Amino acid sequence: MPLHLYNTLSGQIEELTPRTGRPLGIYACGPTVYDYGHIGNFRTFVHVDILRRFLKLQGTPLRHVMNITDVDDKIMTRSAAAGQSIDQYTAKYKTAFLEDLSALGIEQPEFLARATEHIPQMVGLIEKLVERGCAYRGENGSYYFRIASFPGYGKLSKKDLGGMEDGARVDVDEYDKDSARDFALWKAAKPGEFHWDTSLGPGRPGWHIECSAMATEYLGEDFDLHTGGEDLMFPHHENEIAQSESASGKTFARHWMHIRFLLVEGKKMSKSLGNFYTLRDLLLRGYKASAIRFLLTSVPYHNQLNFTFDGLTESTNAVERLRSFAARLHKGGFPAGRNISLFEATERAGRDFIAALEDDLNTAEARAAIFELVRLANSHADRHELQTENVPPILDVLARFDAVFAVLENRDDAVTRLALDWAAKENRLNEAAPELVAGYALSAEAIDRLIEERNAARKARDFARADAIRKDLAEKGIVLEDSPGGVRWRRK
RNA sequence: GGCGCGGUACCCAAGUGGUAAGGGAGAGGUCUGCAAAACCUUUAUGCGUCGGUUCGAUCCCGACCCGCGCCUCCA
Repeated sequence: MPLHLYNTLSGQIEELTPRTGRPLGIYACGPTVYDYGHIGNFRTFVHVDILRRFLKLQGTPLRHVMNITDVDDKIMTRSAAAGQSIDQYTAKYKTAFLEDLSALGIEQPEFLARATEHIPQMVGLIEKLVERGCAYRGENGSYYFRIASFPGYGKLSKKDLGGMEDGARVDVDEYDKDSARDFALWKAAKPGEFHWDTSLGPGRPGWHIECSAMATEYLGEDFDLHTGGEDLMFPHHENEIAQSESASGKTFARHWMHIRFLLVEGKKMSKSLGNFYTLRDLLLRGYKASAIRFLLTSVPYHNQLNFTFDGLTESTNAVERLRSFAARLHKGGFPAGRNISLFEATERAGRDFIAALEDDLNTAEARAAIFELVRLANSHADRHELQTENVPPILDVLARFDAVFAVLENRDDAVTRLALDWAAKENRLNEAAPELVAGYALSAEAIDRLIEERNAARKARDFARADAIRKDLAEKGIVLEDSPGGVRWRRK
């Protein structure tokens, strides 16, 4: 069964399949690089990644494009204030964004499209709209899209145009629009302002036009799926549809997927509420990248997720449990043969996992299928009923799980170390948890030396000394685990 | 005001017209110099309230209460 996804446009769950003979075309609304990405941004990108990875697991060829908006009003204001060109200003955040994607195990799409590298395509599209009478030039030199020319306006967000005219606000800068609802395609430059010189006159693109132009550039005038946060539904995506369909006469994206916002401690994340966190904030507090990723997938994309620090701790433990299970399987030592009931349960778990994701990417149910298998296999192993031939199929299910969820491989220490390096470079180490800084200041060799010292103390039955060493390391976030095979350490 | 979503155990959370997945936490246990880790077992006669439909509702319908999101830059 192929993937079935809720389609905002139709209000129904529909099968998502590419047009015959072509890879599935996905346009994903990406970040505006004016600052570091926050966890709300990454909830969206992680779920698009889940979609992407699941499609790949199913063998669907993909052509996935994500835009990077590297010119907009906020960027202009901030770069000017910093005395930098917009390129200089955005370069840092573009890089940071890509690092953050990698930290969270988010795969890069086939194409990353930067707005500033597609100005000609945008100008071309605007000219086409002018020719078709859907756009006009205002007195100040800006170009606007005439909403009245597009009867389908509102079909995505289910808005009634008539009712919206009332009380619509008119931007003082945009007094020359024919209708208050018309939106800017091209913003004429004010004297001294950064601009491109084009056939439309000096200026910069409006926000919506970049997505229409770049989606068309990479995916054609009609394509399969367009994704984004729920807030983008209106006006951004509605405007994209109006522009694109007016220019091409074709249906723009057939399928629209909107990821719901996450809440933080029950409220919408905002700087004024003090519940605003970037990924880097969380890493510096000592939370692991894998736990953050896992928490972001704990609730299906179509439901609100309430992000809490308790939840982060829970996710840390849940990921640990999965990793311990995988390690137990790899360690082996099972009796020969095959346990039939466990074998069947394994197959069932694999099927349930896939079926859950096929059903509108129900990540919660998919995870439940895996945890059920973990519990069952562990209890079989405890009774010596997990046998050698049970191992490969279970590992296979885990591999499929991880092809989508990507949390089993432990890259957490490396990611945290990068975050600390970044903080040091940015002079922000004071924002990091002190024990984290202390712990990472210890080299692996130094830790090993302390462990040897403790082992010697234990052998001499000097448990006071041994416990003191463990306690000291624990205060630096380093946990020692004694086991028959020796002492292992890990960062908490 | 318009549009929409949700209220399920201590916390998070999935789900179904036929009697409640999963995770975390707590408790008990195995193990252990101590500890940690790991693993096992266990925890909702009930799914916001009140009506209705039904042989039967947490799931369908209606009303109400509560929380939240979008409608403006926002993922």
